[in-house]
Amino acid sequence: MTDFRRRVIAVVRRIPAGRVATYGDVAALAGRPRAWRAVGNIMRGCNDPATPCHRVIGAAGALGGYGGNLQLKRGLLRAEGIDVGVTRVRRFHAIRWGVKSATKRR
DNA sequence: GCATTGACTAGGG
DNA sequence: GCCCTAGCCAATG
Repeated sequence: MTDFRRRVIAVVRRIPAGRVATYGDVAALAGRPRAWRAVGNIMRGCNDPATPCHRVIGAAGALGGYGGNLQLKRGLLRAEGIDVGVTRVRRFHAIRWGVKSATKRR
């Protein structure tokens, strides 16, 4: 468990239920705005049950992966009150979390 | 330690 | 709005 990895996990755990964050947002909050790729990589191997990886989705509202249990991820998100479409989240901007506080610069 | 990969993102067609 | 290309970071082989 590297420092960056645990930091990313901490950020993911900060995501409130019913809200979602993009990989970019998580990376920014973790201190590495340019490491969204690595964030995805970390999520891929996240074995931590306390880490709601399903609340981390793509910038366009795409669910991403979840290792083949993508429909499970959809179910979890829907269970939290999030309207999820077939391939992406609906009302994405409304449920997105962390962007305003992140102050991401480009 | 180098090379490849991947739950990504932004831009152009 | 979807498909392809280029760039970036950490993890893994």
